[in-house]
Amino acid sequence: MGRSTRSQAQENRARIVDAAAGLFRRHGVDAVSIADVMTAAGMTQGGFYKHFPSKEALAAEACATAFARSVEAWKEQARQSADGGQAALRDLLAYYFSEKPPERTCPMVALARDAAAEGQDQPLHLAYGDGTRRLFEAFAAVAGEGRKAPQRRAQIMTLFAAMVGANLLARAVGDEPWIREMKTVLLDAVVPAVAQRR
Amino acid sequence: MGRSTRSQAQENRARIVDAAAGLFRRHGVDAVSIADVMTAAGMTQGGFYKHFPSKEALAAEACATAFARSVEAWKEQARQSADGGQAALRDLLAYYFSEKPPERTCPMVALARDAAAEGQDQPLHLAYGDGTRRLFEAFAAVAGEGRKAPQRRAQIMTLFAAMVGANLLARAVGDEPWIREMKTVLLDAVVPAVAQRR
DNA sequence: TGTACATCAGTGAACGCGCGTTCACTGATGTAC
DNA sequence: TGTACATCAGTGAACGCGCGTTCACTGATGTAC
Repeated sequence: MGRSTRSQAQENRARIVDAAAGLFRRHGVDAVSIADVMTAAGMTQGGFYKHFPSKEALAAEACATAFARSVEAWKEQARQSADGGQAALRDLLAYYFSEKPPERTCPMVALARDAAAEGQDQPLHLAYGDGTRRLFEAFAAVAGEGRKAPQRRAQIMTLFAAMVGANLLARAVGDEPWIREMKTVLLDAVVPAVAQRR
Repeated sequence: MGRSTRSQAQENRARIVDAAAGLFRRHGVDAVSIADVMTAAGMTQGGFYKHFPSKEALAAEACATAFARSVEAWKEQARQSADGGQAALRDLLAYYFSEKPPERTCPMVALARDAAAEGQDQPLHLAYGDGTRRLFEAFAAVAGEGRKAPQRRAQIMTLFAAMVGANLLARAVGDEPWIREMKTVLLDAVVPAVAQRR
């Protein structure tokens, strides 16, 4: 196997990022090796450094990709819930809590430690911060933030934080009754309460 | 240096667990080596296996200790807010969000990935689940759950989840304005709203 | 268009390092008499 | 109580492994003429 076409190389590079975005979301950055990523991308580990200067650089890019996909998925989800009101928010929350393949775990939860471990100005940290803000904005858009009720934004923020927290606990604690109850509570009690005030 | 007294050995063992509980909370289990722990405990790494069969076993015990300390700190905090009502809950939340030395970071956030990485029946996973439930119960007790208002429990659960989620985001994103706003919202808007319905 | 050569994407092995764990050893502690 | 011996907590070096990274090499691709 010799040199690849430029466009093929570009495609291979994209496949590396894709594989990394999935694996990092599933297991965290530390638990995935370069060899794992390259194998998943259908290549051998030696070629990695033709595309990226370091694992750190890949992590930052893969993080950005993972968030971009989540944002897209959320927007697509919102598009399918036609009305854009209470039902759309509830659907989005249900989608967020739904069992998904581990490669599509919420990146806010999956990559939090890796982002926290790095310095404030490191690429991965920045990509995480950026992605998180974008997810929040997508969430607020579905919740219909624009209407400038004064406590509206507060309720949206609370629900967003609760959603993330419940997901973190669900992943770490497992399938305990009180965790299931927590998700149900967020779905059945809080969403209507927030939506009522529109 | 020869053999130690039995009581001294017991004390050394406790010092290992203490050091580990702090370091694991600060950096996560994976990022801390046995040598790090033993040095922090004032010994050399070789002696570790006289006390624990593996790093995993230490992680489980240190996790339990970290949670036990958090529970104690919460209860102490609640004791100091005399009235036990709205103010106590607000104080607890403020304490939770307060800047603390990294060794006292919330274990729910700090150890979530390590707990999630292990199988459902592994000791660390169980210790995490147990500790989390205890923290929730302490929280609910301060919030005055007992009064059996039907939506009361739902609101407590939401606030608990939001508190954890906001802390996770704060640690991973850093000091962005909208994250600060999120904490403020939880403190200034939600706590009174929950407490009003008592 | 065809040809000769430089480039460089990908390979597979190797390097260096840090980690979890093991081990031979030390000498004070615990114990049997 | 004193003595002889076994125990074992702690030491410090070593082992084995996996990881991030480097490197010599290959041969198809890109390019200059």
